[in-house]
Amino acid sequence: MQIQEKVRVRFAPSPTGYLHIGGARSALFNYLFARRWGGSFLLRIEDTDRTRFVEGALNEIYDSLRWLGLDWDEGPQKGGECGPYVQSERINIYNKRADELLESGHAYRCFCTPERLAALRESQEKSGGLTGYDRYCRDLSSEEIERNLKDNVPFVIRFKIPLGRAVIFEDLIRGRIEYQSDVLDDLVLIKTDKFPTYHMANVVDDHEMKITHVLRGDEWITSTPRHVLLYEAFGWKTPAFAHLPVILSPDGGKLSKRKGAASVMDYKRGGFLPEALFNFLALLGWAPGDDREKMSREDLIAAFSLEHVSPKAAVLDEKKLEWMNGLYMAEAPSSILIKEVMPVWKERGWISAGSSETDSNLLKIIDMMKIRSKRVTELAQNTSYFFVDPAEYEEKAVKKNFKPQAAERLSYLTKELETASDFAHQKLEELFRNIAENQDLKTGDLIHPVRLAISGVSFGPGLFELMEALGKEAVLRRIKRAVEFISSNPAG
RNA sequence: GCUCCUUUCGUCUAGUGGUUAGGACACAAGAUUUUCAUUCUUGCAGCAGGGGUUCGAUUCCCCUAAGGAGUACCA
Repeated sequence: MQIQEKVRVRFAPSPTGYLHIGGARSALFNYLFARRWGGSFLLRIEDTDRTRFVEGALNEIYDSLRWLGLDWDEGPQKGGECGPYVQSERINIYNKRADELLESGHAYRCFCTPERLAALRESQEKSGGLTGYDRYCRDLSSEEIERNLKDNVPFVIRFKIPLGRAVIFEDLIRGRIEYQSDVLDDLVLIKTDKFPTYHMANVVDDHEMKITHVLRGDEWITSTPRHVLLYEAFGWKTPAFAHLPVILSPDGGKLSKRKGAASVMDYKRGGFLPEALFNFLALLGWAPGDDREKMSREDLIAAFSLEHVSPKAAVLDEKKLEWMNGLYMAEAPSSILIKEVMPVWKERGWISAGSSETDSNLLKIIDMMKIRSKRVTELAQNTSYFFVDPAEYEEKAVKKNFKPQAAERLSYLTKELETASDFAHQKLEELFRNIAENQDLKTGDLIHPVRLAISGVSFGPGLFELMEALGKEAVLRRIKRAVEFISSNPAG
């Protein structure tokens, strides 16, 4: 696809809660598309339902987008030529536009009470046919309208759907979609409280903000024919539409807090890196068309195209996310990772509150452990033995590595280490290899018991690096303790 | 109920009117590594079903099934 015009896209969340991962993916695709074509990515807040406003939601949305690196070119906190970008500050615009529709005969006032509407729906559901407004007020006489107005009967403004027509639009992902206008009901444009509905505000804003491509979740697909008709009634050009598939949880249902994680911040708290989530999300429902998977932001922007967006809902595979996060962890600068890890260390009392993020010993720990961690949280937790002596020894490893002769070897080793003046890992390795040779042992016969003695577990970073990081004093103390342990548990 | 959307390994996906249907995650086995992780090799596993069209359909069309969305003075 070649795009001539100046691309303008938007992400338009409602401040009704946290930023859901599905919303983040929509934002991401908008961002990628805008950057790919050198266009603009706008953020617009759709807060026209005053009853659903959630305190703090807005900030969480901003924080989530920024954390993922989805910076908007125009929008709240940023400004732009088409502002304000918060719909509750644009009420007059929508009312003015609704009046235009009233005048041109494309809309009408509806005085039906909520009670009548409820009863109507109930009977429709019972008869099992079409649901929706029965267009009762569509052809009220001007006398009736005047009388209601004079009596201050509350009203909404409804769109007069043109009947008996096919509404056709081209979805960039799904192709041609056709609806019969008769199945569309006369939707409300302006509510009794003069606030616009989503449909009204959305169409007016997308036009006023010169949006060229509407990329949104596919729950909007059935609203699109109504929007197309609205653009038509206004005499406006419709933007291009692309409806993005939803993201599902492994059980096939919606992603929710209960099933683990649903919001962007859940993933941040879960120990995922923003670059990894960015990369992973881009590949959920889209593929570059070749075999690449780990792609930088620049790669993704350069390769992004709507043609390769899948129309199919995608299950979020957390295992694969973890794998990808592991790749990003391994190459992340330790100076960045330490900022996430330090608070956990401090909280556990492993380091003092005054410890510095530039402490080279602490950075070395991160260096050693980041390549074997899939999440930041895992990295923070799996480092306990760098700070505190092991409280117990891994049972299986004890059976294997703490046999009686191991005690002798460890004791002997202790003597050698006590005289060691240099605890650099190269020297330690040299020492171990020499001892093994002299004693006619395999180096592993020394390495495995020592590892268990000083870390309590049978896996971890290279033993000599580990010893160097711990320092002579701690190593000797832990080995001596292990010797005592073996002696008092002779069965091993 | 009605309207619309969707369907390639368990999962994310590539792909074509004629391919041994490719890759990745996961899983399994092996190699490397002092352990773990990494890395490498190999294996396992898929075109929802039924009709057409065609010399030939996973690919095009229709039907069915399954899943999803919408059906508000919510977005």
